[in-house]
Amino acid sequence: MTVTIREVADAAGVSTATVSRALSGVQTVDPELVARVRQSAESLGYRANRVARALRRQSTQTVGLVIPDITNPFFPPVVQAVEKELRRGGLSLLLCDAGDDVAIEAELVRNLFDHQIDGLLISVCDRIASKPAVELAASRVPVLQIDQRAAAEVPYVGVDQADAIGQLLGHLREQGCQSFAYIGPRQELSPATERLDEFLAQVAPLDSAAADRVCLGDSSLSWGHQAAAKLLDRPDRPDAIVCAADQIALGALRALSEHRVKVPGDVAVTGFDDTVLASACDPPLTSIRQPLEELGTEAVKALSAAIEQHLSQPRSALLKGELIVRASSQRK
Amino acid sequence: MTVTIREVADAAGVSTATVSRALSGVQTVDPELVARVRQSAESLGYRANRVARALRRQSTQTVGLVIPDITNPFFPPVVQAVEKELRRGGLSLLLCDAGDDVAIEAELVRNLFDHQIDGLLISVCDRIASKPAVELAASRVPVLQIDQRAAAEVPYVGVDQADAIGQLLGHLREQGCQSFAYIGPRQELSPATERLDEFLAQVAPLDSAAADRVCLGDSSLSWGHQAAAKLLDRPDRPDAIVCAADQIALGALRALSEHRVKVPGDVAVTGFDDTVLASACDPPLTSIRQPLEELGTEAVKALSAAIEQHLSQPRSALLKGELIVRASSQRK
DNA sequence: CTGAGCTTAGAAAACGTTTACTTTGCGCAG
DNA sequence: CTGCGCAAAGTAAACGTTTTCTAAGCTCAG
Repeated sequence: MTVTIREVADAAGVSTATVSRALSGVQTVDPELVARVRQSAESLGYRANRVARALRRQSTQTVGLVIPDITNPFFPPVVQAVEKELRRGGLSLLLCDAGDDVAIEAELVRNLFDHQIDGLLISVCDRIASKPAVELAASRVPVLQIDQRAAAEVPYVGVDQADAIGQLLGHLREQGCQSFAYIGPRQELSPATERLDEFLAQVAPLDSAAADRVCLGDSSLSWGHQAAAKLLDRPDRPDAIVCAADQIALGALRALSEHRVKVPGDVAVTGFDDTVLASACDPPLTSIRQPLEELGTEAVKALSAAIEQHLSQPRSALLKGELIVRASSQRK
Repeated sequence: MTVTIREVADAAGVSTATVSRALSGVQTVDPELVARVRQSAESLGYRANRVARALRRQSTQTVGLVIPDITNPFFPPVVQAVEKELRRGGLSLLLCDAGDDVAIEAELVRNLFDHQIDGLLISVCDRIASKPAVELAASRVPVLQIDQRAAAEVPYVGVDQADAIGQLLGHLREQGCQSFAYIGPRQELSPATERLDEFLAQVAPLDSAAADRVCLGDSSLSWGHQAAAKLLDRPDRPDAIVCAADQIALGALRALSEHRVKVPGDVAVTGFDDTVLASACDPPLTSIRQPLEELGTEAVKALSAAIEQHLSQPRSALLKGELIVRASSQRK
């Protein structure tokens, strides 16, 4: 049914070795033969069987991508960029969704090894529990953690949370805000904990009471609503609320509106991630746009460099988010 | 480095053939030997090389999924369900994003064949131009089109648009609406054209003037805004606006609010797809929830049945959407 | 003129499995 | 007791490439 290198060789009147060499151009072959081989391959519609090639070369030109949950809007742009950049380098993508389950994640990694992947990109489910899987993987092929990491010694591509928090606080201060609150998830994922840690570290010099106005729950709209309502009841009501996700901020906006608190007049609100919600809601939300495509692209570049150069460790990278200022924080 | 079947055979003191048979259980092997082989495999941490297996078996246990754009929120739930259901059957997923480009799409399909995929799921970029690629694919392996189709004779899994439009119109009529408008994309993708065709067919008996109130542009918020504004200027202002996407409906809501038209009091508005926007906007939007997970699951079931039974054509399926009634259309 | 060295292409091995084929040994019927 | 048939395990071929090894032919220096 499908045409093999043998048939091309017969058609061109040469050996299979010559066909392989002529097509790959790895060794000098008589130009006249190359032309004949090309011609035969073309007219027969020959396409090399990548499975056979992979078995012989011991390299599948395939990388695995494991993510916790593709319906999390963070991931699609990353996945898209990863796939595109891989294709540019002739690599293919085996995508796995762990469903936020560490056991499944570990099984997926094993399964990817059965497929003899050349490298692995992973955004882990759990900062702690995912560590063994990541370390095991890193002992076999180049591995790069994306956004959420579990193993400190395994390379990592992510967003500079310190810088992002810095941009937010700087902007809010410029707008005249003086007392700050933070609403975020309790969940112990690495970027979220970094965000909180950085908020605490950077807000301290601006507002010594801010640490008391930290509300930890989850990343839902309803938690944002609930936490904001609680903040409004306090005697030391803040004039800026930094939310760790747009969903949270949306909930906060709703609570504020119910309490007849003006945004941004009385309280400035900021989100995080710059999802479609940020521009769709009322007032539109100041947020941090994370460079998701760049994250994917950079991850692939680093990983494929490592694969090509037979390095066991790809290079790490930290990218900067971008502050998108909208009405919810503009008091001037 | 990695342990092969040879080493397991040596450890168990049998031939590689026996190891293969013992582990796969395809032929009767002395139970005592099976135990010994299992034991050796276990203790060496043997995992079969899927590349070698694929070459020999002429089956990779891998299927390709080609979609136009994964950042379209329609797809992540489908992809997730596909991947999960594939895994249940021991299959793996090669994901490709065509970036809405037919040429890339065709190249992706060819590339997937180089990978010797056992089957293909595809949601095409273009109703017309994608046809050759789909047909070529279908001549090689079982192919199933998802949601957007290009080749009528190739099996298809999608959502019953006639039923969805029927549900919407039925609901609006119950709410007392009498004059209908439609805002949708001009873009010629199959579900969109079906939606429009069904709207026209089903609205005719209810409102003979509705065909004049069809506005075709794209799927953006701004088009929804623009089209709704135009509808309001007309003497025969409708009391129900059916939008082919939530984004469009959101734009329409905004235009209506600017014109001080009450929703749903003066005009009922409905969206489509039940994205996060539908529940987040004000008023919350009545919409059609498409069974995205089910779409992915059903597609995989049909495809893997075809693969297992060596049928060239998987079965087609048409699933029903669900009307989600929210404030934007509730007049009673 | 010979042979060392190089280039080119074919022959064959190798990648790690599965499976067709062969062999061995055993049970049982004639 | 012989031999037929069957089950179970081993041997080797096969999957489609790439690459090592080998051989042949040519160049050119001594």
